[in-house]
Amino acid sequence: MEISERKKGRVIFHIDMNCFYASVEMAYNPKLKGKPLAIAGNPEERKGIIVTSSYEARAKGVKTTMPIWQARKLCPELIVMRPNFDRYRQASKEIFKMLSDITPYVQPVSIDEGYMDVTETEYLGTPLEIAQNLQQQILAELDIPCSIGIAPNKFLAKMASDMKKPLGITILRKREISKILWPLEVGEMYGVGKKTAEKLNSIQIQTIGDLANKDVYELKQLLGINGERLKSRANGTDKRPVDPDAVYEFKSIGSSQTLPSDTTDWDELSKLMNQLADNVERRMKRKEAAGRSVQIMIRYHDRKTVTRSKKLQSYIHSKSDILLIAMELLEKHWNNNPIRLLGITVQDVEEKRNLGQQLDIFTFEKEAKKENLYSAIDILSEKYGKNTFKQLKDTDNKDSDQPRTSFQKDFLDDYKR
DNA sequence: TCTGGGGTCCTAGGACCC
DNA sequence: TCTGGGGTCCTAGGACCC
Repeated sequence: MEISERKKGRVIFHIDMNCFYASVEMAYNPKLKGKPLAIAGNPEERKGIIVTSSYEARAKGVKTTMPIWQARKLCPELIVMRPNFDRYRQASKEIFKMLSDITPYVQPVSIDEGYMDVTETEYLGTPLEIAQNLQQQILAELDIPCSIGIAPNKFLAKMASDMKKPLGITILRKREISKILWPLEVGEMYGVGKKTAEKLNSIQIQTIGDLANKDVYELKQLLGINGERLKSRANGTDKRPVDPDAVYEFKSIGSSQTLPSDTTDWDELSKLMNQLADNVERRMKRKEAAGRSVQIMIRYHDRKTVTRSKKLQSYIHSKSDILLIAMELLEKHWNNNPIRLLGITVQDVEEKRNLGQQLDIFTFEKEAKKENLYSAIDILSEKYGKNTFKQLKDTDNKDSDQPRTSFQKDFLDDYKR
């Protein structure tokens, strides 16, 4: 190999849809164009916070996560719409299809954002030409504007796509970072949130440049391993590959919901838990996945949030299994104060095809249906750990089939049917 | 009148084992 | 007598992102 043939750098795109939900709605109904539009949760229930807004709304100070009433105060003529997730998913699918037509090296990051590695696609033109064509195609076919960052790695591409909106294309070369990247506030940096920014400010780091040139040991002391990583990013180094498979490697599936109002009503709480478990089961089914850890989340009136989880001995995927563990956790850990939000998440998730015979989940259901209650409980104990349903077995009258809690009763009744 | 819901990754302490 | 050192697993919480 000749010396002049040094290894070529990568060319990475970061594509970011501009106010995605609002743009999709404007594409559906062009009369909304040019107007202050916000997509928000249900204003009747207190989930009414702004999810996305158009630039016209942002100009008036409307921001993501702001409650609707506050947004209306800033912008009385604001048009507020509920989200139509099916539309957004459909548009997203079509956008990623266009990306995949350019290269297989596409990594979706969220519904409206993704990376591409176009190092090997010179035959389609220069990176700038490819980006311009892609941006025009998405605009022409779907009427949705996007910004594209072009850089030698993911981090720089991500920072670049943020620099010109809407419909921007920004090239960020490594030799330009001291001029373009370093003057920015350190809080602008991807991976630096409010807390980290405060910590960095406390050691006289104001800009990304300050971070790039700070002693690495001091940063490690302040932020652990993250300090080292942030410093190298600030210097324009990021070796993460664009990974098209990452999207399939999910690790948890969860569902949570804020109640219409804080409550201690057990019926209401178990009804919600039932819905959440249903939701989680449905999404796990869609992904043909099973998991071996269940976590619940309880948010109280004062927004204090606790999580409690339990690791299981085998993988589960059915609603009844998820709900059983989740309800046990809730009964055990709820402090009886009014609850604002509940959540259920299944963790340690694997695709079923990777699991083989570890998924022996039907035995309990069979026994329970035959009303062999104690035999069913033995199977449960075996499966979930010795203490599950211990209370049930420990009731004074061992001959009684009466479960100790209302939930256990419902659960078993379900199976006797 | 406040502040959703979906995730990922990291840290830290305790239990347990050798 | 007065207390090791490392590794792994589990649990809970926190920071961050969209």
